[in-house]
Amino acid sequence: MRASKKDDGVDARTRILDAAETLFAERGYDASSTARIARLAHVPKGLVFHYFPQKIDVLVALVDERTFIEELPEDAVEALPGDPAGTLSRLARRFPLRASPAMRRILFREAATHTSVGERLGRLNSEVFRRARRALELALPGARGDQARLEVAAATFAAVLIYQENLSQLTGQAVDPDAVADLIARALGGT
Amino acid sequence: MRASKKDDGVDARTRILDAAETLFAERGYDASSTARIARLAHVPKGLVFHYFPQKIDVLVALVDERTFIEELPEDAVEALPGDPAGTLSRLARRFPLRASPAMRRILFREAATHTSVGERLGRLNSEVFRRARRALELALPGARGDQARLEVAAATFAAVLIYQENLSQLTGQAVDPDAVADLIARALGGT
Amino acid sequence: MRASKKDDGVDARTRILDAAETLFAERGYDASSTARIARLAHVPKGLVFHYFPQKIDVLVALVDERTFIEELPEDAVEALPGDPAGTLSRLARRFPLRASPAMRRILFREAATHTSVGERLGRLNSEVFRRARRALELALPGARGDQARLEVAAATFAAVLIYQENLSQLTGQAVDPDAVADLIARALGGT
Amino acid sequence: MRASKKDDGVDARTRILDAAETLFAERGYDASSTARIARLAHVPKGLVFHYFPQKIDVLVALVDERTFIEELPEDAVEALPGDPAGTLSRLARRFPLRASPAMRRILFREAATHTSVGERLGRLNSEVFRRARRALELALPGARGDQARLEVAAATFAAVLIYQENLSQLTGQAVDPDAVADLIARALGGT
DNA sequence: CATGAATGAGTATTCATTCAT
DNA sequence: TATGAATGAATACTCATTCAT
Repeated sequence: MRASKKDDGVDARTRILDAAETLFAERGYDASSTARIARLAHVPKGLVFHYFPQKIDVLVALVDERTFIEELPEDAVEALPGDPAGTLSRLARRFPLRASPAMRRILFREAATHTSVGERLGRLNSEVFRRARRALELALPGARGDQARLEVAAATFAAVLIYQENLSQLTGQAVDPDAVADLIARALGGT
Repeated sequence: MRASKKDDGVDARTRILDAAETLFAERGYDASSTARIARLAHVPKGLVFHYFPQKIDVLVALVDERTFIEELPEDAVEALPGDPAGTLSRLARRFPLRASPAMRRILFREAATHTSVGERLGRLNSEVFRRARRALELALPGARGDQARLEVAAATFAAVLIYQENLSQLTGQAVDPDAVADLIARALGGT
Repeated sequence: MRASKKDDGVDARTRILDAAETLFAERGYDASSTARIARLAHVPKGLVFHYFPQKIDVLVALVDERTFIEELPEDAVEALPGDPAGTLSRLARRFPLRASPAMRRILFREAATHTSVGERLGRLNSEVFRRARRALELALPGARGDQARLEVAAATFAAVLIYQENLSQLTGQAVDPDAVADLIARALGGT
Repeated sequence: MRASKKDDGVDARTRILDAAETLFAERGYDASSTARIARLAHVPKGLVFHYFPQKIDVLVALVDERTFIEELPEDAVEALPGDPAGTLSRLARRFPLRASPAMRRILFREAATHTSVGERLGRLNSEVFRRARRALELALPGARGDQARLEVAAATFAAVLIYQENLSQLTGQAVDPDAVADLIARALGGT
């Protein structure tokens, strides 16, 4: 059995990552000491370094293991030709970025200063963008509107999708993906 | 003369803020030590604390003094009735948020962890949103499209405007405000 | 073995307390830097904070662990009825306050500025006073002299006992507890 | 006129000493920064060093100028032969040590660590002792009790007199000089 | 595997003191 | 005589990391 220790039957490594996720999201990577992570995880200080030789490895593991895009088949969104708004909405709901709100905060905050995080965020964004574009292409078979416009639409939608939570946390103003999906669909003349 | 000292004829306080802006943007607030700021500013360590009793005061001063919305008259954007795309584009160009790229990075990065920064970002975002909405109202006198849609359009445009630089830095994908302006105008039926 | 390290086979925590006791007594708490304590204790600076998270905790530990009144049975002083002078002298010799001269200096010097030290000193003084009073009561069974006078006598004796060393250090004038015991005995008519 | 400045018509030097007296008594010499003294005195930081080239000079001036023994004639206490208790009580009331409670705290606290303060305290104590002895000699003309006992009595009384305030502040137990005077008189057989 | 004592470089901050004005 | 910017050494405290057990 993995869980040979206390604390919810969750093994030490997982508890360390849980604690780090919480703290990194709350106060940032730099402001979260390994000692505090260990304390929150209910593990001795030394054990953190047993699993993660360097502090940065905790962040890397977090990003590696806790943010990813599900491997859906290309057409999984069931794009409905003629219904770009619905298609985008469905994409938003089946949202391919699996990451807790905490992980998103970490992703955005540390992206600028830690290249590995930045790269991951770039890849996630590209993937969401690619899917949005593909979904729009399928939903608008007649290719009404040129390709450039479609790309702008996909980029805008991807930005809103990925950033929405951050946006509302930081600015206090919520943006509803469905409403944006509708807006974009109108722009592309899909209604 | 104010600037009786070395270094570009700029006084010490300003040099400290300059250095802090650079470093905070590059590596984040926590990772920028006051000693490094002082070194980059060519001032002795102690002087930083003469002007800013606490390190956080440097960040606060930066946000207070180096990010603001110009007090333009409400109609300064010269909204052209019937031309929402052009109106938004002009708004983007006369962009009311005066903040260096560095200050924007600082704003987003520290917003989540330092309330004063978060508040400022929230206020800036509201202001940009308000202006975008107002511009759209003027550009679409017939009020085609309901108010809700107009708000979504304004919020989306504000998000793109404020985040654009961050977005491209973080995701590696540039979003052109003009293209988004055009997209939004189409959605509102303004073309 | 506890003491697996260098320096007299005494463990690091004890060496830190020893060093602090010496320095606090010599130059006062404020004037004794943690760095100097560490140096004198032959431990790295960081270790001081491993055992004592704050500098003040060193002082508190010192007072907690190195000043106390032995738990003697109430009648341990073997008061001799009719011999108050001898009784007080014996009390002075079996003095119940176990504290090095250094600890006493620390106690008096920091009492005014650190409440925890002040409280401890207050408690120690009360205890010595209580014992002196009890000893006098036992030595003067006929209760010659009223209770008020007896209390003054006990308080005076306690003050001399507790302060004696400090008094002679500070004023250069020694006060002999035995002589004071004799004086007090005469005042109470015990001879 | 001395008082050319604000603040109660008291000149800057006096205000600095007042502030220092307050702060040194409250928190000790080391813990009172010159900047804080200046602030409390409502003078600019630089002015402190104008009057007192070094910080220690403030303490020295305080002790020099604010603790002294009045130059009373030797027999000023009007010793009443046959009434040692009354004589000591009168001595206590005409107490020759002129020093505010604050100055006494400073005197005792810094005596151990600053030789000049220590010396002053030693001299003050000697003087009080000398006067107490002289008063007792005059009050007990028959020289009842030997000289040694008389000295112990004088020393005890001097200690109580000088320390009384400190004692009660530190230990929470008040000692009444009059009661001690009575006690000592009884010991010397003066009643 | 697990643990916590040990290490020392680094951090924010304080402070007495100087000095040009 | 008055002033506050300037200086840099010193201070309490933090922290990632190592390692003997």
